[in-house]
Order: sequence, then structure tokens, then C-alpha cells
Amino acid sequence: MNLNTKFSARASREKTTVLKNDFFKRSPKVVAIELLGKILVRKINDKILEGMIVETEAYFGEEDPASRAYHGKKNYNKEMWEEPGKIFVYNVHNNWMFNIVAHEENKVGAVLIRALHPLRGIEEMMKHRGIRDIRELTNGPGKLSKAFRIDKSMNGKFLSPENFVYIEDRGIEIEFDSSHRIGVRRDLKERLRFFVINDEFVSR
DNA sequence: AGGAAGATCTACT
DNA sequence: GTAGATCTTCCTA
Repeated sequence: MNLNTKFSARASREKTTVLKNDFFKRSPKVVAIELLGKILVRKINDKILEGMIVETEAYFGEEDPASRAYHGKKNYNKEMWEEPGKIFVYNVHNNWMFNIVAHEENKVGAVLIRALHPLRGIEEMMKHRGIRDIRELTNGPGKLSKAFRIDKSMNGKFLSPENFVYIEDRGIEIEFDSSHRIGVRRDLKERLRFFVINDEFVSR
């Protein structure tokens, strides 16, 4: 079945809105769940790339041993203390991790985007990734940042159309499940990874 | 200046 | 399933 058709059929054009910063002024857990089914939009020159968010993880502040904020505020993680809605990018094993700052007032946190379901600009994504297999385009945090050309130069910018990266709500409804976070040394008891059920682009 | 860690990816078997 | 690649950043000296 063509999943793209299924999702676009349920989306209503009139209901489409661009997420504003207030969306991210909540617990990272809530934001991580609510980002599922939203559309990440990226503009590069005259090309438009779009993908539906199908997998996320929530990270908290100094109380979370898996978080980049665990060892306190440093140069490389200071964005996690800053305004919700900002982009937070950092490198792991030669891969850029695309996060969005998300937390309540006077707290610390971010949401990692772990996988996208590609919808538009697929040829362009393939060029950026140097592969032809659509299933491998954006089914992991390092892969999607490469496909969408997101790197450290985006760090600290707000999600917004002016910055050529933003997220749209098209009223798509999804069903999700949760698990423990992937690849972390020490996780919390709570399950903080969230993913769309039965989507082939979830990373595992 | 060098070592080590890391929220990963790829190419194998 | 897993070993090895690969590089950015931080930390210590």
C-alpha cells in the first residue's frame, strides 16, 4: 500500500498550520509524542523537502543520565537551556543529531527527531544521501539530518520559514507506541522513545 | 597537542 | 547481529 496517499488523504489543507514556539513550551515528553504525524519542511534554494515525523525521543536536563545536559551547562549544550522552538544540533560518530529545544518555564530539555517518512523532494534527499533505496533515506537520526542538509550551522536558530526549516501540522492523526531510548548508556525508567505504529520508516 | 567518548551508520557474515 | 569506520567536541596537560 502507498502510505503517502493514505496520509495525504487524511490531511486537510485548510487545517494546515505552522507550529509556533509555544508548541515547544511543554514537557519534552509531551512534545515528543505530539510531534508524531507532523511534517518537517525544509527549503534549499528552490527545492522543497518534506517528511512526516514518525519517531522521536525526549531528553530532560541534569536529572537525565542519557541527556546531553546531564553534566551541566556547557558551550556545546547550552541551547537546551534556551528558548523552546530553537534547533539544537550536535555530533555523534560523525552524524548530526537534529533536536528541538522543548521544556517548561525554567526547565531544560529537547526532543530528538529519530526518523521521518519521506513525502516530497525524495530525489533531492537521495542526492544528499548518495543512495537510491528510499527505505534507507531517513530512518535514523544521522540519516535524516544528512537527507535534509541539517548540520551544526543550523544550531541555535529558531524553527521558522525564514530559516528554511519548520514544522507543519496538517491534522494527520496517528497511532503510536513507546519504548526505551535507543543507543543510550544509562536510560531512565520511563519509556521516552515514541514511534508511529506500522510505519516502515521507523528506525527499528 | 592528544586522548577518549559518543542519543550512529555501513558493510559485512 | 556486530565489528569497524569516522569526526566533532570536550577535557587534561
